[in-house]
Amino acid sequence: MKAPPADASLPPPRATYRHGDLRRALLEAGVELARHGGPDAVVLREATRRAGVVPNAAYRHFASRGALLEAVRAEAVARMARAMEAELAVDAPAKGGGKGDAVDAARAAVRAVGAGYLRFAREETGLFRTAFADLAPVEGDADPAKAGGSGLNPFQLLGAALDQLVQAGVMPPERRPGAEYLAWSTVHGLAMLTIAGPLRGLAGAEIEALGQRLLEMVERGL
Amino acid sequence: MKAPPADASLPPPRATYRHGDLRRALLEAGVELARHGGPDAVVLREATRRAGVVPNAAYRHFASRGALLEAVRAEAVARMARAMEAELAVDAPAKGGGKGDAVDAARAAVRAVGAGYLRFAREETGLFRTAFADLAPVEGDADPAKAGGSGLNPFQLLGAALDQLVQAGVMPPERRPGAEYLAWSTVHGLAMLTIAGPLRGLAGAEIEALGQRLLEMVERGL
DNA sequence: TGTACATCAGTGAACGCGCGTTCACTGATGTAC
DNA sequence: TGTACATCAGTGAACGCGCGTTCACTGATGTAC
Repeated sequence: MKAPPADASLPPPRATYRHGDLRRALLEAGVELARHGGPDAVVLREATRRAGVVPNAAYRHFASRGALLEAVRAEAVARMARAMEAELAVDAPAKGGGKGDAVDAARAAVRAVGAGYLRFAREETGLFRTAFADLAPVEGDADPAKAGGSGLNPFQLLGAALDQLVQAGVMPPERRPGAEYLAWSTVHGLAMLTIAGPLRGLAGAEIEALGQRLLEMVERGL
Repeated sequence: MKAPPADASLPPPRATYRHGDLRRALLEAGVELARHGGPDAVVLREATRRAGVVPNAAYRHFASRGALLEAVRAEAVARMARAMEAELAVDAPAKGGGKGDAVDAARAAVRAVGAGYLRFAREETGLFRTAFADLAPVEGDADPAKAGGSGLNPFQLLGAALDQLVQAGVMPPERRPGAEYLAWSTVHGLAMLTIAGPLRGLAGAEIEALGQRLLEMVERGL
């Protein structure tokens, strides 16, 4: 006769004793928490609540709250990579062609990578912040920067775009080493300032425009 | 006969009933907490403990924990401004002179501002993070970006340096609007990535070099 | 095909913790006369 | 110069909260015979 409190936002009570896919459910709940509140919002008890399970059940699947957060972080990085790949697919489709094509394509790729990054930061602020949560290392954190669909993480996607720039002859090879750090810094900074800094109030269009100018500056500066 | 627990790290018991300068003591304790643990480490009870006072005594001076954090944040911004001013004083001393001097001085000022920012982020990571803590607005937060000794906040210091660049004829005036956003983004990004991102492991010298390249890129790109 | 049993996912209850905050108080200070 | 009194900074005790985590358990599953 005992029923859980009538909270419509909670999942319907399970019919089965076993959950079936609790690990995944906890991870998804954690991601949802991170989306709306950043890394600090990834609260183990809340994740179990959303999964319709008793708090300590989480320990069958994660060694600690930190392990859950780390899993969420990896997922956030993967989603960021996917957002960048999506931007690449639209703005810089891989098409064979002549020399000019290669140059244009390389430029487009660099821009797309940056634009995807900025878009993800703007649209998925909580996950973006979570991706950069500096957490105490957890046992067995094998892949510190999980990959997207292509198998490349965000940093590697940027590196690949810069490689294209060199191969297309746009960027002198001697300037290539370390270039991803400069490019990343630039875009990351704009992302942070629009999220938490003095640019918070700006409209999407203004940020878009600022992003374009920034990417131009990077191209010229590199 | 009752004595506080013998914890050497705590202040000696007061001889007077009144503290004398509790507000300042709490603020300083808060700053110290922020220095070592960032904004989340600014815990009201811990601040009162360090001030040698009972927890609720804090409410004579701050309306809430949030108000204390806001005060700490303002202090962090002020210290950042001071760090930048110090860098300016060393690297870009104001000296009257000819045209060439003005150009050199303007360039040096921009670099000094950026370098000071990076140095503060590296040496005072906790305060740097606190300065950018996005907190819910607190009652009566008049000055969102407190100034350093010169009366200018970090953003204004950067703006002033860019103005010099225009006045010296290095930067075309039509490029000036919005330039601080681009410059700031760039430097802020490097700072963040060296603190919490993939560049965390780099040695001070490498970061220094990267910072130099970055500032060159900005100069060229602007 | 049927039964005994090992496995282990999820339960129920409880823990200690530190936090922010509220209440009624007490003691020292400084001002008005 | 001396005394009454208002002010208010700091005390003492307590609150409810939600958290992460541990323990001994129970119920369903699937495998071995």
